[in-house]
Amino acid sequence: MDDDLQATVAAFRRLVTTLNRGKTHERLTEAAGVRLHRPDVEVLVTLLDAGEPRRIGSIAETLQVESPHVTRHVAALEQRGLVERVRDPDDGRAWRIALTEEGAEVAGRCRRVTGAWIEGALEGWSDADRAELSRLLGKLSDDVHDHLRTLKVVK
Amino acid sequence: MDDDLQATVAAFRRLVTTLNRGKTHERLTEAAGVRLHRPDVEVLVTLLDAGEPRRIGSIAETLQVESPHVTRHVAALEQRGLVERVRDPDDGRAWRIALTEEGAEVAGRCRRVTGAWIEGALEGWSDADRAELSRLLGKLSDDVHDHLRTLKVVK
DNA sequence: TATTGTTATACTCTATAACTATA
DNA sequence: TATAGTTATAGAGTATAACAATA
Repeated sequence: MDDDLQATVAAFRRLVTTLNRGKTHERLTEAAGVRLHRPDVEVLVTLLDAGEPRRIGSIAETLQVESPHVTRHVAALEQRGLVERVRDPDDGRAWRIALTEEGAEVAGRCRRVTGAWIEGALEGWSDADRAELSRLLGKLSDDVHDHLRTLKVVK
Repeated sequence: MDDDLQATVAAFRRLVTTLNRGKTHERLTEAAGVRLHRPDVEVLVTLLDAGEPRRIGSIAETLQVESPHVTRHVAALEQRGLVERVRDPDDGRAWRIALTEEGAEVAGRCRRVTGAWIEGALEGWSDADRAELSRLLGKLSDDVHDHLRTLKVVK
């Protein structure tokens, strides 16, 4: 393993560690003036990014979790009036989960706070470096996602 | 928020999501021929990266968790003979946690498997892109870490 | 009195299994 | 019989509080 790779892995591990701690989430949601659990926010932002109502199963796939997990958080969000569920007109077994007006507003705030925060972290970066980061992270994200399939799980 | 930034955040979210799922851990540890919980592996690799025995508190700081969490996993690793604890000669309240020979071997295997896997994901990348990724991720990791302090938690 | 670490406890995140209803 | 989702349950990850021992 060469040095670049070793450095890449180490940097990555540190980033993922930082971004996954409960405290980071707590700080960001507080800045957004929101009091929601992390998976709740993930569901909201997923719906906002999608730009249209999504099925439970489709949300689960995006978040790479099992569907009962999504069911639970959608129920919580529904109770708080941030999403609403409609029977899928094409398939009576399925639901479409839609952001309410308030839900869209909250989701937007969460997304903006995260963006602003990362923007802050990138203060002082040249335009060229920002563009490169965007390009390389996009590529990495795709390649990691594809490459994941090569790791088989034996039950 | 400009498009590059938006794309960066989205790519990042996807990466972190993927890399944090239990299944990814399960696959990597299986490839390493190890049966350990994620935090156990994190502790082992932290010790290996450090290259010398570390205190409980110092490990917790690196992993950005509270110390009881580290206490628990060090206890498990000790029981399996992968680490050993020695009273800190300079401070009778503290311990030094050291990898045993077997622990170092296991930690090395975990680190190698992760590296090899990421290397696989980067197959087809040019040397220039790899070097850029390494440079930008290193910079990002530092800047994110620094910038974290700007988000204050109000209790 | 402050600090290092442990014990006890509880909350959050996520998965699996068993189930219901529709296709 | 297969698929979308739910309910129930359990396990993994982490934090907080109360404590002991040493500085």
